[in-house]
Amino acid sequence: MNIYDIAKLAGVSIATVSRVVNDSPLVSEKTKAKVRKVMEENNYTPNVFARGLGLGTMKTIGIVCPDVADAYMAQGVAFIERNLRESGYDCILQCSGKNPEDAKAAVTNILNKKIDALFLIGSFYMFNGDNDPNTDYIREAAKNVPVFLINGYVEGQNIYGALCDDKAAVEQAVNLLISEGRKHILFLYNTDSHSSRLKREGYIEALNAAGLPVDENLFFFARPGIEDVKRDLLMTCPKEVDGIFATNDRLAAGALKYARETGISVPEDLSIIGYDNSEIAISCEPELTSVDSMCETLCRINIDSLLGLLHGSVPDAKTYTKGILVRRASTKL
Amino acid sequence: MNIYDIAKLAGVSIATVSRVVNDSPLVSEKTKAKVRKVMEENNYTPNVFARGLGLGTMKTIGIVCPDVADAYMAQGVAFIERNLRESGYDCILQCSGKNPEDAKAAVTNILNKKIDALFLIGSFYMFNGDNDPNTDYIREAAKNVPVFLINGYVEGQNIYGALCDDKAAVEQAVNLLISEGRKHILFLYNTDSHSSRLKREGYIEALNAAGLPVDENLFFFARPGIEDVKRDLLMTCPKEVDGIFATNDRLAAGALKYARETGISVPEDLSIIGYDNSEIAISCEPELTSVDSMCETLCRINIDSLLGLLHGSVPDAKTYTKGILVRRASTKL
DNA sequence: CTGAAAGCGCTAACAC
DNA sequence: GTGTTAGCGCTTTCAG
Repeated sequence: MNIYDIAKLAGVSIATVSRVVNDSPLVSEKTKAKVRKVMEENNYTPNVFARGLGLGTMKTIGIVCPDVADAYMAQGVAFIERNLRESGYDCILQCSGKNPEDAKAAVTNILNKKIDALFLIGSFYMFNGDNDPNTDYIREAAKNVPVFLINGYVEGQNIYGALCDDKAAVEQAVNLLISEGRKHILFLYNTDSHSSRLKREGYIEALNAAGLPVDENLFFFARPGIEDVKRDLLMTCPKEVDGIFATNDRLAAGALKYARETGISVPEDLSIIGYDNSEIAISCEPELTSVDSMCETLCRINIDSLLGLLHGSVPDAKTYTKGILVRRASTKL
Repeated sequence: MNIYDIAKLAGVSIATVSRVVNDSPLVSEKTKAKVRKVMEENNYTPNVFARGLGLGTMKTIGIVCPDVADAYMAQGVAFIERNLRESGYDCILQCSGKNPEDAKAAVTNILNKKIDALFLIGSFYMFNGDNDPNTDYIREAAKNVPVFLINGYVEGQNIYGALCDDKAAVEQAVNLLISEGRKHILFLYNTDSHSSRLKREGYIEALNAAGLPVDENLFFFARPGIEDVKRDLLMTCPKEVDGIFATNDRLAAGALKYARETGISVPEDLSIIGYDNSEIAISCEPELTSVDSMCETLCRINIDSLLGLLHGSVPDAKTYTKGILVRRASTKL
């Protein structure tokens, strides 16, 4: 059932049918009604490919993220999907994994789908930062469609970022530990992403500001996975540690397991702070103090202005959030 | 830059360019090389809309799920996306929410995108079961494209389901509680989905088999959210309860919080079992015994046979998994 | 207000 | 092996 069939059945030309489909004001209400009736009776829907070919767009947006199975990213994907769908956009999702080459390939691939905008979820895509030449692929992509980085930013035309000031957020978190009197604070991490580096900077800054020494031995790289983290800490966690800042809740949960296994009580003898404010943080016992970044970031995204962009106007290139420290029982309240 | 431009630059016809793009054996290696060179120099990629219009497909599959932000579903989405992408399919994702009308609308909408197959994630889409007339929308959809239900099944041509035998899995779980000597086992739930009903059946079956009474007061409906569950239980949990089966880990985590708040020790005085075997289960203290269903279900999906379907052959209509009971410290080991 | 007709860029018969 | 050409189904001038 195509536009010709409808035209024939309704006794009008295809041009008129097309106009009705697009609700053009140039058609009399009478013919509109007539044509609509025929369309409904045959439950006709226009062919999206033909439409796409003519208009150059199918009203889809592309979302690329390292892995939707990760709660943090899923949250971002869900947010974008929900909001853009409300405005009639469909979403093509692509999980790229965490290899830079794969990231570039994913972007190239999804651009071929002639999407109307590209969303990259997570700081991973900015690699080593705003001006890392490796992020040229983003600038390249932005020549075709507006690119929105969720929790990321790179310099360039037609590129927009909404992100959490990870450095400041971590400073805040580590300051809390320091204010509790912690002297040997472990920095627990498991990736070398840009975001991870910012967190490290925040950690160092806070120590410096408090006049505490920055001890190389207090940077602890652990394998991912709660159980793994526990084991890694059991093996080599310096005994003097009395505070832990973890770059995500999973790591923090592992630290908690470690503490329990060794009989260290939290928060009395050891304070622990996580990051992401995920369900893990609330499941733990004691519950984890954690930094909420994604949720905060998403709240600040002005969807209207993004849509404005898709329709002509321009949003702020860079939206910053501070990240909120949610205090719970894993630190002294 | 379109096929005409490339043809002109390469000094061949558009048919030849098309053949090269599709790697037809009917072109000499020489011209292939020549054309490829021009394509690369101009980094030409064929227009997917035009292609779709001609072929009637753009090699995309549709995934509909209630909410990707839910870890359980995200796991399913990630699995489908990854595997189908390996075979060159792109994924259109749509989160439908948990309203039946919205579910139908989502399916209708995504079908308009002329996807090559539809995946529905979660038992929600089967409403009250295989033969619920409300699931006609699935049979309707299946007239256009093969429909795959992940953790669901409805009767019908061109419909394929992979699912966990929730009833058997819960029986197994409740049997464990009974074998520990628990006499007053709470059934903790928060939805009335089909899957939830199956779990309830499994619970009842296990009690019956053990000659234990089925007590109406032991069916406990809680609000979602760990904190909410705790509060709800604090208000009205029957005092004699010595075992809890929860239909998901979030609820189980809430039960654990409740136990801690009231000084009930787990698993000594109260055993708790969750469902989904999520990260929550491992974050809890003590860690939750839980049923792994999705992961098991996904493992059983024979992607090759699904792809076979997309290319002609036919997979099993229904693939059953048992669900694995992963025992941890929230029950006596 | 409505219709005729020219694309949009590609695939696949069909010729050569 | 390669080229010609007729669609695929829709949008959009341009006439009327």
